Amino acid sequence: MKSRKNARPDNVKERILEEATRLFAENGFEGTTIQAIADAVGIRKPSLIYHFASKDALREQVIEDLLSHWKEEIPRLLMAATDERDRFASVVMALVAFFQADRNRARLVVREILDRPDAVRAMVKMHIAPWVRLISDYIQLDRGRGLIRSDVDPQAYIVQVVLMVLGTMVAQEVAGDLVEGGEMFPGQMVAELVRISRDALFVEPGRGTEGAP
Amino acid sequence: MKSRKNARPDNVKERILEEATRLFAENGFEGTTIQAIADAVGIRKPSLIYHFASKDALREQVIEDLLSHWKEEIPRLLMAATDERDRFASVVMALVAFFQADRNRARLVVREILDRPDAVRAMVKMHIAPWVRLISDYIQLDRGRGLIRSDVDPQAYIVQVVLMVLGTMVAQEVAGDLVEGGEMFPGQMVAELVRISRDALFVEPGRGTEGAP
DNA sequence: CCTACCGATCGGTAGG
DNA sequence: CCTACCGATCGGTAGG
Repeated sequence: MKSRKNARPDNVKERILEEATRLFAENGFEGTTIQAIADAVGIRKPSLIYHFASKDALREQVIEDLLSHWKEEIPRLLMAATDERDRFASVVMALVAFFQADRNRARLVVREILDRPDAVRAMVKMHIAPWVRLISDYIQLDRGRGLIRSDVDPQAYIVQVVLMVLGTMVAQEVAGDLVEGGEMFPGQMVAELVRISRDALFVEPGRGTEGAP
Repeated sequence: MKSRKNARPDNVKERILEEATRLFAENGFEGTTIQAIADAVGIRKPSLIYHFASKDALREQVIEDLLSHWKEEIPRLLMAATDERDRFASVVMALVAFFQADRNRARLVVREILDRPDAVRAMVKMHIAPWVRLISDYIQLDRGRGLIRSDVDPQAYIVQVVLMVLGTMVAQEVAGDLVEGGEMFPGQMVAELVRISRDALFVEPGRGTEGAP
């Protein structure tokens, strides 16, 4: 048995990734020095460079980890299906939960969109676009059955819902004063986002359908 | 008459602000060096520091200019009123137009939210919150007249619409592959955002109102 | 995983 | 608005 100073001895690499994720999300990539990351982990700068050859390599790994988390989670949250109307709400809520589980995720995504649009574009095309098309197909199917408003643009609709989710997470601290409650802000914003998504998608119940002619 | 080298001689200060705005929006504050700004303007670093005492002072001025532009524009775009339903659409379109007029504006706002939430919070409280309350009051008035869905949370609703507008501007280059068209992306996203905002706000026409009992 | 160290660049100053 | 210059810090290397 070797004696050790730190509470968590082995997984230094993991801890570097954790702290880097947090600091990149909070201060941005350019706003974060590898020195600051090393300090947060409790090691020296060259030791960090031993684990990740460069600051850019570290960024790449942080993003890749986020993406692989996504790739696990998306199928899971899409399977949260019950009937058409509540499958919908549960998917939106699961999306919210995914980002709320670690508030840094949304910040990191938005920062990457701003800093490296081309890299994000490639990732989106490969890993996200197929899911958007899938959900879009489901929406179009339900539209054929008269459940969905006829003027919905399914793909643009999905993107707008995601933008509301990301925006709600990022703006959390900023928009608190806009909504009366103040402290109850996140819940209020999430509730309204679910309502907007629902009312903008579905035909009013008891209208149009209902085995008419 | 003095002879001059540059096309624009006098307004060096303005040109510094222009280039700083562009570079802060594109690369972030930490990702932009005053050297890069000076190069873009065509002057030396110490000359820039003569006009703006520090990099932080420059940032402050950039943000203040953006804000004062807002304070001029908001009343203008709120006055774009016709009847209740189209006043609404024209306000949303004017909001879109404001950000589309200079694509850097949206990026800059989102970056500030990420980098300095506290500073933005204070600005929002002072300069934006009153307008949100005003519009919210209008919505509540129209709700009393049965034009508006009864479960709308007016303030949260307004914030969500703004989040969609900002998100649409920022995600423009990234989400192009998500929507089939590709090139016609911005228009498609804006159209869907207007539709969502409208359908999520108003009661279906010919329902509930219509001078019934 | 560390000590010792490097060239380049950072924001900014002195002084004109 | 410029030349000349500064201390501090940047990401990263050498060598153990």
